[in-house]
Amino acid sequence: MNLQQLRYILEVARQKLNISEAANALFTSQPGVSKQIRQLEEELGVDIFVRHGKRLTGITPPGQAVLEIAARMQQEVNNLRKVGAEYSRSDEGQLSIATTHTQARHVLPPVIGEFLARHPKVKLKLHQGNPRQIADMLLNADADLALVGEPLDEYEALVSLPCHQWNRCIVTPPDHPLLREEPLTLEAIARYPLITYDEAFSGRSAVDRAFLGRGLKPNIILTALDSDVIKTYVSMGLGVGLLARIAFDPVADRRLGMRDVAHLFETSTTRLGLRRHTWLRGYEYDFIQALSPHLSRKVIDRALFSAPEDGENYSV
Amino acid sequence: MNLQQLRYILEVARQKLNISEAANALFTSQPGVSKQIRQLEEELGVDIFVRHGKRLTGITPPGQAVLEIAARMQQEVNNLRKVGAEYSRSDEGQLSIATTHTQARHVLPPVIGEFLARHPKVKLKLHQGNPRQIADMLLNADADLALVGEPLDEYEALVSLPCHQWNRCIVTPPDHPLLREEPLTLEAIARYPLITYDEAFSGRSAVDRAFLGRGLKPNIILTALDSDVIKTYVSMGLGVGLLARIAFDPVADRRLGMRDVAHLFETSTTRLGLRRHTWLRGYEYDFIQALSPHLSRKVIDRALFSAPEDGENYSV
DNA sequence: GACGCTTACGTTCGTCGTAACTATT
DNA sequence: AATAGTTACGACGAACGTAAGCGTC
Repeated sequence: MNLQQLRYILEVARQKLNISEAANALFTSQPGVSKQIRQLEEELGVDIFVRHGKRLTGITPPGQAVLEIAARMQQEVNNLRKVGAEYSRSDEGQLSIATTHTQARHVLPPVIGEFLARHPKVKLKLHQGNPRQIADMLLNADADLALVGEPLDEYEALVSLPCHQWNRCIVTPPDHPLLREEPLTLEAIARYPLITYDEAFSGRSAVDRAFLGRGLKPNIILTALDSDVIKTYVSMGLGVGLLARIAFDPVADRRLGMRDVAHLFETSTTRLGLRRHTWLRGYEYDFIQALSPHLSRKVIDRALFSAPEDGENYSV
Repeated sequence: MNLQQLRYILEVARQKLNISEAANALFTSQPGVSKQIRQLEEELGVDIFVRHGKRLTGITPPGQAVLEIAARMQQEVNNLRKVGAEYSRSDEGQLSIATTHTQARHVLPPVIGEFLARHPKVKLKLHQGNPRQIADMLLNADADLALVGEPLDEYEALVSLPCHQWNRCIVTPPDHPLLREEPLTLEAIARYPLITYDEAFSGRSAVDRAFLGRGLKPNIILTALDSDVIKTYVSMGLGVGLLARIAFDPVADRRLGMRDVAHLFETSTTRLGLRRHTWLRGYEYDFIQALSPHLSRKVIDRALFSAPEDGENYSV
């Protein structure tokens, strides 16, 4: 048994059971991968993959267990490398963040500014995507941490911690009647065509719940992943924008009207997402604390090494 | 990096930083171990061991972190092998139990009898020792599970689950005055020379606490690890034995007097000990449940994969 | 017939053990 | 002087890549 073999089976599983693709992704030959996998299966005494003739068509029950363990071991290999890097070149490294547009555009800038000043040798990478893509990036270790709008409970290998709370505002063209409406109610807003975030997005479900709770059916004419896109269409007069309060900038958006509507919607929580059992670099703890001061090293470690809340456990 | 290197550094750490001893234990040459360790250190970019000239004299801070991760990985390697064995030869295997004399002699026999009938191909190994030795056997994977009288909280890598509760009796030579003493009190018992378990033992602290609580200073003339030894000395007339109620067998010990003293001492709890993050064989779950029916697979898994209660975490 | 896994084989690289060397106690 | 770790080197074995073979789709 060796680490290579574990990398191979994980990559094959990730590449939908295609050994050739896996060999490709691993920059090695296909027969090599094939052989190593058979050797591992032989050593363990069980088949990991189901074979129909010469094709892989599935994962056996023991294979499932083996893959889970192998994934944890791969994680630990990463941790070892991180330990090495942390102690030999503690100020250098890379930090890969997966997040949504709103966070990247309106929340992260000051955090990143401060971070880069303190850690000039760390290379930052920002990945954008929808919540689903963000979770995948974390799982595949394409991202070290994520900033999302919802708990990541569905993914057993991930953990999420509350970061900050936020609420919404409406943006309108200048001199829009809603700007003078008193009191401002959901009913009033629902009278106008709305432009807001895509359904895939976190905060969106709170919006739907609020309207539904009053028996209202808002006319959402356009959804987007991106606050800037929403504002653009609002300024074209297509409707009223409903977006994160933080996404409105009084200076840049001085040609739009804005009203806070925090009293109409439940607050939403931005969460920090991490892979469980990850060994974090010193600057990663730093970044997280810059993001949200209550997330101390202790709090983070506790979350990383706690048990999953419920549901399936690691074992089979 | 490979698994061999991780085995090597772990063995060196275990052998008190003596590479030659480690090579011996690993059935390989000393230069080979030396070289592999240097290669690993080179790859990670940090020293794992502190060297004074050519001797290893300590573990560096990154080395500490590396060793912890390596230990977890070695655990996972075991888990992989177990998965293989479970699915390829689910009825065969080995079960190594570390426990104290009392458990081995009086609690385990019926459990083991039932177990062997259900799993005739499993080889059982019983290891005896004091609690300290038992914990070490678990940690070194010399034992798969342990039965001890106290929580294993001090060992971060271990977890313990309550198994059963027990209390004590006194045994005396026939016609001893204590057999007729009413009511039977601690004061009465303390008037006689006592023979009981060694201090290293679990239940022993409850005994000391009980006497101390009444301001009594019992005259403990002899301690032993073994109920049979205690009974032998009692039958020689050397004193009164204080031992686990379950260790008295009315038939075999018919030439001794016995009185239950559960009302005088707090109950003690026998606990099942396991290494965290261990993948258990099907028959291991079976054995544990035969030992204590409430320890279902679910309960066990929850304990195995929960976070340590407090104190240091895995990270550095 | 195209795609995909396995077998076969020669080359290359890594690992192992012995022996010689060097440093510490 | 004895013990312990490193360096050097030749032998063995494992892994890799190419090429050919065989099963599915």
